[in-house]
Amino acid sequence: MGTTERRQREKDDLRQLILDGAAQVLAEHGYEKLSIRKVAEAIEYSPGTIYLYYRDKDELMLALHRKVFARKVERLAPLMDIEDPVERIMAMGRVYVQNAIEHPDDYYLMFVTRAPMEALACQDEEWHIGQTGFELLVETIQEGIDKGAFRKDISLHGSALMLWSMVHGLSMLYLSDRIDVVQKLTNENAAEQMFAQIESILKAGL
Amino acid sequence: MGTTERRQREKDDLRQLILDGAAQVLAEHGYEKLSIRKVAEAIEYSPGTIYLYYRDKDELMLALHRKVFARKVERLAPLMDIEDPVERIMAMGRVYVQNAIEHPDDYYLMFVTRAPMEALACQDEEWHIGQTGFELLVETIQEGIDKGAFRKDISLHGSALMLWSMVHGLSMLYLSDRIDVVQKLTNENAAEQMFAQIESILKAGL
DNA sequence: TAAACTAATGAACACCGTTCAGCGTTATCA
DNA sequence: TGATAACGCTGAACGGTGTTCATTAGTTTA
Repeated sequence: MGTTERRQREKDDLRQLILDGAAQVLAEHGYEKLSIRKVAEAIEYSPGTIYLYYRDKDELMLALHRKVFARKVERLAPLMDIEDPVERIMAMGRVYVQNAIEHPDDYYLMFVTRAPMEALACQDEEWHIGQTGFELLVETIQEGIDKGAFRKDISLHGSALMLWSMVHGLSMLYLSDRIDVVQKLTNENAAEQMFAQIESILKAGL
Repeated sequence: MGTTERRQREKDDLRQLILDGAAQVLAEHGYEKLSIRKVAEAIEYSPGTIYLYYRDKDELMLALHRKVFARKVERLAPLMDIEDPVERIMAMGRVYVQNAIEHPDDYYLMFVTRAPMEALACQDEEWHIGQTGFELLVETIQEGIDKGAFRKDISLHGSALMLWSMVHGLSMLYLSDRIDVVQKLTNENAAEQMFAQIESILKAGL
């Protein structure tokens, strides 16, 4: 009697369909206009149905958060093949900011909105993929120390946090239009000069 | 015949009253729950009235943005008295992040939400106080160069943007709860170590 | 076939920003 | 002084949001 199994499969399917619908709405309308009702309309179900598969919008946003994150990580994995730690860090930073600017809605979901983090806290889980990502940065710095590129006495996590803060901060200044005040003060590309400055700091041993 | 003058005064008064009401709602309910209707209720007027004094919510947010910004600048002005450029930069950074963590709603309005920037663009004005704030950082770096603390060949705006990005990024990681992944990986205070790292970079001449 | 269970609905609730016809009040002018 | 024009404000209405729940339609079980 495979009825219960089929039932479960159908339930999983619809849960997935809702998630796909959410991804579609995110891509078409952006994060700010992503609503339960739009998702329901996209998959031709009633808004109430979504609540039979996700406790609330936050939980759906958490699922979407994981989906988008997995997609991005996949695309950025090749960066770890870069041999030189300094070069790898620079490439990571450039790709990070570029992605934020080119896909602001994805970035907003991944690194800005509190919804997924609150859903995570609700079912007291950890943001594993986030930890993994940060650890890639930590490991690269460790590699730099081992290879003699960075000083031995630097704080691993302090340095990694500094680098993450830099690129995250720059990305946020773009997304919130605050970067304009900098751009209006100089004819040169301040962001490019910032990266050059970072590179020189890294090459000096951090 | 002072009727028109009195009319104008009353108009200014109500415009100010609405702004004060918005500030009150921001302080009591936070940025996310700040609504036109709540502001109207706070000052005991109809929601429609607000639209006779502000074109839309964005314009009110711009006015509130200016009000909050002015208040903060006032409080942080004394930092410019610090003689040593490196010390001054460190103090600016620490105060910046501390303010973000202690007053997240103010910070959100000042540096995250697009509403004030969009209202600004609407009446094509500039974010003057933002420019002034950034220039304080630029001037401090210039002072560091003049005093021999920093190398002469660094990019002024690139360096200033890097420093702003660092503290803004760190602040945002706190506000969005993303900092947790870092805190769970180390027993030490990563943010404090990040500041220590920044200080050592500054002292090395940037 | 009847009863039990399940899945989906969509109306309802309390919010949101925004608009606008209508209504008192106030000022102006004959 | 009385009629008229201008002004200031209202609150209902529109379309949107997240969320809940009684009801309905369909399926499975006994």
